[in-house]
Amino acid sequence: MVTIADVARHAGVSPSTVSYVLSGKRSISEQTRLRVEQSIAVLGYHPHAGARSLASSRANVIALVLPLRTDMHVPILMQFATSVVTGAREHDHDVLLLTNDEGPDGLRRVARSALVDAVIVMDIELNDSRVPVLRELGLPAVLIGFPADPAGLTCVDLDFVAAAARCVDHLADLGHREIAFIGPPSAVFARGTGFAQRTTSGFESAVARRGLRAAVRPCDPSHSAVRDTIKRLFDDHPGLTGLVVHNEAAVAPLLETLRGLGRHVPQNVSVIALCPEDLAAHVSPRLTCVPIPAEEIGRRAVELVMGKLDGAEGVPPATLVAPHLLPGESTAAPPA
Amino acid sequence: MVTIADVARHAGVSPSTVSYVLSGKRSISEQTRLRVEQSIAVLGYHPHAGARSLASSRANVIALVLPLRTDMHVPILMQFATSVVTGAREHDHDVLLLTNDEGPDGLRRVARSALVDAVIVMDIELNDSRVPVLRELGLPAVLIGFPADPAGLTCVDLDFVAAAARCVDHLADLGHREIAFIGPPSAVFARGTGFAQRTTSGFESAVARRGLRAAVRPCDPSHSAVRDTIKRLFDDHPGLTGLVVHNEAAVAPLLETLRGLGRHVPQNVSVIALCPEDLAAHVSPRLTCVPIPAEEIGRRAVELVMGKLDGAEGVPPATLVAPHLLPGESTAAPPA
DNA sequence: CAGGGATGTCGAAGCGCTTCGACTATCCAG
DNA sequence: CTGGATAGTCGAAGCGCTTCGACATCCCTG
Repeated sequence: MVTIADVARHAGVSPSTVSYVLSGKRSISEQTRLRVEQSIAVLGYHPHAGARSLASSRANVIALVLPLRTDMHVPILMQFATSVVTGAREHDHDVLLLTNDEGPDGLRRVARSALVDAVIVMDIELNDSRVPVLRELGLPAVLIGFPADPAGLTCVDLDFVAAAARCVDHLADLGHREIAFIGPPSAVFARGTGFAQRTTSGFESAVARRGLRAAVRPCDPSHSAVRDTIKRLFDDHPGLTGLVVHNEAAVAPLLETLRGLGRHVPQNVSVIALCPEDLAAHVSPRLTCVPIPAEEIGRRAVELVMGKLDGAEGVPPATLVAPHLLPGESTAAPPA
Repeated sequence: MVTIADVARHAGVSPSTVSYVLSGKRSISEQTRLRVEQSIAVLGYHPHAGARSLASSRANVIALVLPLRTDMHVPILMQFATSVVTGAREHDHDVLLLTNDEGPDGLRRVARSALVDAVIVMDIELNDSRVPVLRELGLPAVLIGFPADPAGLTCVDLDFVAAAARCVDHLADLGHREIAFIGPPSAVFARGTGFAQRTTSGFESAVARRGLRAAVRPCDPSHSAVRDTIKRLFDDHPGLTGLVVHNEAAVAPLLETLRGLGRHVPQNVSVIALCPEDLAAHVSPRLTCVPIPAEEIGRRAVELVMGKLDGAEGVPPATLVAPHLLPGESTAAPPA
């Protein structure tokens, strides 16, 4: 193994000088710096991560806690992971992958053993058992999602309120006057995944603002449940011309049901979904949607975490990523 | 931070004794061991990962290199990642997530800096640029997939030859006499992803063994390409009653094409796919398939890597995971 | 031309752990 | 009763790095 002493010898300087060249924490003459850098290149030197971590109490590693066993849409998870790894590397950090299997203990372990400097936790629930642990550990953390009490924590997520409003506005702008919201199964509300409430309230206030008539329905993703929900919806609201769907699993059954009922999309009814982009793209007709900007959220999470590690004071406790509408072929003006 | 010295003081022993309790590398009296273990629990001690790595030159971390930017089926990747993390934790190791963005340099970096003790590399191509680096580094490695020259390396993968044969046998057992193989686009062959060749040869030798008439066609995944391929196939082979598909992207277009041609599955033609289980489950009719056993491959990869880390001599250079057939609704006896 | 602030470099102390050799006590065979 | 294993514990030496204080230079100011 090539050590800093080898580099120092090769360059004719002391080890501390090499260290300062590497860290830039003290001024080094141009001449010396070049010589050291050349020796580093020639010898192929890489600082020993453990030694560095021990001496500096900075491991340059962050943990990413993924919910690997949930019903969450997998490609989205992967996008998060990718953007976090990429972002971390840009800040000269690596990423340790943790699953939820270990639960809070896993967090304790990696924190206490100084394996990681900070942690990014995904799939936060309203009453998440990991949140108290994060508070207890005092480990710099960024949550993707919002717990019930985010006090003292740093959270980032899509602005679901604005996202739902964006859907409503899109339909309203096209001329729709009566629309409905097809939400997640009521079980999801109960479980306490915060975004369910947030989209609903975003939908409702936007609807009020635009003066639309509207209905809100939670919906199980099973084919029959979707069929029932839709049928009843049109029975109750014959004038309905637009649907906002926030329920990944229900998208396909929903479209099939509409087809079965002879309601053409978008000629008779417009459909806009709050769902992953790839899902919207893989159905027919291609859905107009407000995608989950996984890549941006991941990047922001890394930036926030790096801000905290640098001791920056200005790290905002809550970051809401603005939604963007991705036009598809499933929305149009309502039938005259 | 709680250090080993704190534990030693609390238990009334020397730090080295605590270390030996932890590692079990020297015999310790029952009495002392219990006292130390209790102190560890009381103080909530976790050894400093960096210090341990420095002193023992074992980081207890393995790297997992994922191809985060390919056309690979994402849920499969996630299954790999999950099983690798879970498996590694069972051996008291953590997993560092690396993407292919950094390429061979990333491997060099984590190896030279002793950030990881070993590496699991996914999505190996026949002529993979990372393979020479692995040889050069002498880092214990397990490849998922086989390069052109696997000499001196440890590889694990699904036994694609046997998998293709399994498909042929299934159709032959049902009574089919004339079948075809719809393979990956010819570009994939050219790119040099080893499994393409292996399934083809597995298909061909099984067909010969069973005395079937057969055709082999590579196929681009576009709708039109699939349509053309299928049409020509049935023109050339009017007696065709079974299809073996090894092309994830072509599955949906293929089924749609058959529907369009009025060939019912499985009444007129049987279809069996070599594809991820979830893909087979999400089309209609549900496909009979030989799934990629991602979970098992990941687990085996971890076991192999741990074997190498323990210096075991008996680590087999090539591990072929046996295929299993998952019955669906897309295969039946051929029409009389 | 003395005094003082930059500027650039070095030496040494330690970060928390593992591990080797040394030491004591105990036990059994000769 | 002695000599030699064996079991159980300790002390100390590092592992490779960062960082603090010290020390030269050099240049500028009064």
